[in-house]
This record gives sequence, structure tokens and C-alpha cells, in this order.
Amino acid sequence: MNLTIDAKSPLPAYQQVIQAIKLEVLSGGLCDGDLLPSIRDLAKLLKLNPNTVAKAYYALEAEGFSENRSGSGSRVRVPAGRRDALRQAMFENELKNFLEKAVSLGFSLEDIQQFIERIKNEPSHR
Amino acid sequence: MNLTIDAKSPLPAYQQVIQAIKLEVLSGGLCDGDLLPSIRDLAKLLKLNPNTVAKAYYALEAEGFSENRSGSGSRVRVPAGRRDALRQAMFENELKNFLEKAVSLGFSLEDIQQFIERIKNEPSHR
DNA sequence: TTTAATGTATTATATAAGTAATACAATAAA
DNA sequence: TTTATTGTATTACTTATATAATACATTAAA
Repeated sequence: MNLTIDAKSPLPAYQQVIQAIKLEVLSGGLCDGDLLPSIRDLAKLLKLNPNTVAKAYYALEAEGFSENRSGSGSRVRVPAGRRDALRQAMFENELKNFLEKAVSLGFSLEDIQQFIERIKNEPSHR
Repeated sequence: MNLTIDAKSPLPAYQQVIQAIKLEVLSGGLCDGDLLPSIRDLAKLLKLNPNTVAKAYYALEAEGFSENRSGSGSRVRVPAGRRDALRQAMFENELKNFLEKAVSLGFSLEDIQQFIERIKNEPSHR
């Protein structure tokens, strides 16, 4: 799992854990039924207290993303159909937020298209 | 000033105030030398405690965005040249963040271009 | 059955964030 | 000079965030 915590971020650590796992599930890196890393393992990996990770896991379960079971771990509970819908919704929401900010900064949709076109032509994308 | 606080946001209120004022300055809604609303007025408008707004103003001054003066208020201190550079930097940073998330969600640059093209053709944009 | 790993729960402590009520000093205008 | 408004500062309190050290019950495997 590609997951790091930015201590300088204004987002609380447990919120960062929630977002990162959601992203991992929606991108297909974690599938329905997959086992999440144990609370203790992830805490050690991220250098967080186990309680902080547990808080994130509890929130994920409350949102219906996973199911926690003492002794056997936490498993993703997002069927492929629901995942695809959530993936699409999150993308459109991120796009909407970005466009709002970009437009209020004075950039037009055409400006943005030009930037993306430029990125496509960068060596790093060939 | 177009400014609202989302109480449900994981971002602390004073951070939201900072971001909103920065955006207002970078978009040109507030110019170098312009007077910010008084701490008390803005607190009343946003239904926040004056101390919370004062904290945001203090941070903005520390970042060199504004200058606070007892008795006469807080004034924007961002010359046009610096503003334009910051505006460009913020846009590119927001674009980078969005593209990162979108790509990790499995969307290609072409997908994004298609979405933007679709938005351009929406009635709300004609 | 034993053992180890799991999520869960509890208690304590520390710091950050936010609210609240005041008071103070500087400024600008009447 | 007086008055009102400004940013600033202080104190107190509450809640959220995070760490720390344990303990407990459940599960799965040895």
C-alpha cells in the first residue's frame, strides 16, 4: 500500500488514513474481501499510535467501507459495482472542486485544456 | 467577499479563513493595499469567534500576505507581480494535486480532457 | 489446548483548536 | 479632546487530536 502521512498537513492523521484507504479501494488496489493491514502493523509503518489507526478503521467501518472482526482483521466491503459508482462520484467531485478553484483564480476551461495538453507532450509522459 | 465556513470540513475554521482570503487576493478580488474586513465584522459574518479570525489574520501577516495595524485595520500586502507569480504557482499546484488523484483513480489525461470538453458544451456554460 | 495475532476498550496525559468574555493600546474621525 | 473602531493580549473553559500503556475477547493456526 502506497501510504504516507504528512505531519505538516492541516488534515488530522486519522483523516489522512481514511482518505488514503478509500483511494486505495476506489482505485482497485484493494478489492472487496481483501484484508487491510492490521491496526498495529499500519501504525508501525506510518509511525502513528495504534489508537489513531483504530480510529480511522472504525470510521471506515461506520461508512460501510470495511468490516472489522476481532481476531481475524479488517476486510474491505465494497462490491465492484458500488466501487465503480463511488470512483466516478469521487472523480467528478474532485474535478468540480478543482475547476471551481481554477476558475476563481481566473483560469478558463481552455487554459486548463492547454495545460493538460502541454503535460501530455512532456517527456515524462512519453 | 464570497466566504463561507464549512463546519463539517475536516479543515479547521481558521485554516479555511486563511485559504479563502488567499484565494481572494490571488484572484484579484482583493488588491495590494485593500482593507480586509475587520476581525469583529468577519467573525460576525462567518459566525466564528473573533479569536478564531484573529488567528487567521495573524497567520496571513506572518506569511507576508497582509499587514495588521491596531486602530486602522488589516491591509493586503501583495504587489501585483508577486500576486501573479503566486496565482500561477497555486494553479499549477492545484492542477498537479488533482491530476495525481485522478490518475490514481484510473482516469487518463484524455478522460479528463473529455470531461472538460463535455462541461464546455453544457447549457450552463453557454 | 495453547499460542499468537486480531480488533476493541479503558485510562491517562499532552497539545491543538475553538469559544467566550474582557481588557488594553493604537488609530482615525468627530 | 473625545469617541468609536481597530488589532492585540489575557484568562478560562471545552472539545478534538494524538500518544501511551494496558487489558480484554475473539479468531485462527500450531
